[in-house]
Amino acid sequence: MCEYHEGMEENLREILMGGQSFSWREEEDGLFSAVLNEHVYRIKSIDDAAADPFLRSYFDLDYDYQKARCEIAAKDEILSRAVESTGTLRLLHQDHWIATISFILSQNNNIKRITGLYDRLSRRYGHEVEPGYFSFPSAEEMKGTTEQELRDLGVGFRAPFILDAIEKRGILDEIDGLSYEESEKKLMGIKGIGPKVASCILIFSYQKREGFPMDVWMKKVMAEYYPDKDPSYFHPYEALSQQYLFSWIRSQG
DNA sequence: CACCAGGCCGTGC
DNA sequence: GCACGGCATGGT
Repeated sequence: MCEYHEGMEENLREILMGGQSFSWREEEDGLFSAVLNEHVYRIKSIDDAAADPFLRSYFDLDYDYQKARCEIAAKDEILSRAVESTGTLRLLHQDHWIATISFILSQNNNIKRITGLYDRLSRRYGHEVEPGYFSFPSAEEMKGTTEQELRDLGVGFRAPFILDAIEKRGILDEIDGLSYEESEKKLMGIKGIGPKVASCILIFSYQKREGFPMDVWMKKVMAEYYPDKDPSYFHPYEALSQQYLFSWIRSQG
């Protein structure tokens, strides 16, 4: 019923730079690099991840994204267009703490500036894994910072949110096994985490695929193309459908 | 000068 | 429960 599209490769740039992670940089030689797990990883395609246990998990290689892509495209005309407009997308399996701070930074912000703030936090509080490559700081490494110090780095009104996340870091270890609603409620106990930020953390770090981040772009998509629908319409591919629609609408300008 | 960006918080009703 | 303004910063 759903024919596989041979040769439809991953859109690595969209997966890594499209707003679900802020850890990756595109180097001049075309490689993508990131400091994760105390290593500098450099890859040019998803295939490079297959042999490495950490990257296997990070790129969710044991999930059938071709099948999902196919079934999403078959759902309706808009999704078909969204899926056909890009290569195959994936949902990353990121570190809980990194995802939490990343998406706290993301509120009322743009991807370029979020990436810049991520870098500044890494250089200020992280440690140098290779010359010029800094890890994103752990909560422990950030402990002792102040609101003023964070504001001086440019995080603005998000400074107290980051302080609260440092304080409540333990919450992130209590999420696994909970329902989506329970997980969301726990995360929203941290200041600066509302429904949208929580959904991003739950999808991109806890593999809760029923999340459906409603940012300003997706509100436009829903209002224009799905006025009488809600996220459950996309079940069981809520998160991945959202990712395709988000990528598509953003590429439209 | 406006207005916007992968929103959330506090207040008021 | 919902509507509204404020919020740091940098880009267009």
